[in-house]
Amino acid sequence: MPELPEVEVSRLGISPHLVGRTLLGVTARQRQLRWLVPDEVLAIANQPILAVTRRAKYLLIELQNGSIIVHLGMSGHLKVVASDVSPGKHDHIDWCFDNGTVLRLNDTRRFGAVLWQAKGSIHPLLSALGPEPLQAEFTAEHFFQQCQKRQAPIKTVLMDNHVVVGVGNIYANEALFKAGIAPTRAANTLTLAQCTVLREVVRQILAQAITQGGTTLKDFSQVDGKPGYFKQELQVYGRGGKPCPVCSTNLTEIRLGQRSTVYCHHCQQ
DNA sequence: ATATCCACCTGGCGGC
DNA sequence: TGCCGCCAGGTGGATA
Repeated sequence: MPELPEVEVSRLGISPHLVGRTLLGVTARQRQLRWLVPDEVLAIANQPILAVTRRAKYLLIELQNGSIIVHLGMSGHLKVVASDVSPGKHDHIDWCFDNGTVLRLNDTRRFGAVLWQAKGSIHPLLSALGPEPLQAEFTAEHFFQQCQKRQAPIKTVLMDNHVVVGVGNIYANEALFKAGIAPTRAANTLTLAQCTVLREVVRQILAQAITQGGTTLKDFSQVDGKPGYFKQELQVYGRGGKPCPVCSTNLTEIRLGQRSTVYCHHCQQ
């Protein structure tokens, strides 16, 4: 499902509807997501929304005494609807606001999560995350040092949240193609120059995907229901066996860490 | 610590 | 049309 761009697009979409509003209460039709939605979230009543922020692929709806953590998993998405709109299949959680609108979480596969982080504490899931790819803290030097320690394939390392957060399967494939680096390369064989290029490409692709509303494959949509438009920019993801857009060699598709991996064995070394 | 594999869950698709 | 196996944007946890 959503990678960092799709989560950021969701954040940008819901934030104007939430910030400054008062959250009246929460309804859970299905409490069992990846984890059980905790009592603290269900007990929220009459709390102003201070901000909607993001860390990695986690959305944080900030209240005075803590934050609601929302993760979209593979198939989750958020929409804002009028409170008289009846919930559909897989519409699991509603947050009801004082202006008659509802923030509604739909998650077919229920790999997503809704959790609670008390003010002043950091949820364990957020405590060991690596740097944000679009922030300055994600430096080429840090990335290179992490790669030096690892002999796993570079694609696996790029998708490791301890190294850098937010890079999922689509954008890992795309970034490695644009950087001209084979996904199978042991991470510790990359030069500093290659890590520098890869870092820059990751940042460009994620930023571009955000401006285009993310990538819609099947169930992702923006909060207004429109699809993301980055799909048309994809060079290799989902194109195994088809010609490389640069050299026309048929793209190779393999599995790395149980994830579909597509690359051009001619352009990527 | 690192690397690998499995698990969670639903639905869509291709093949027979 | 039906059934079956495989695939899907994530990631924590068990294992060696």
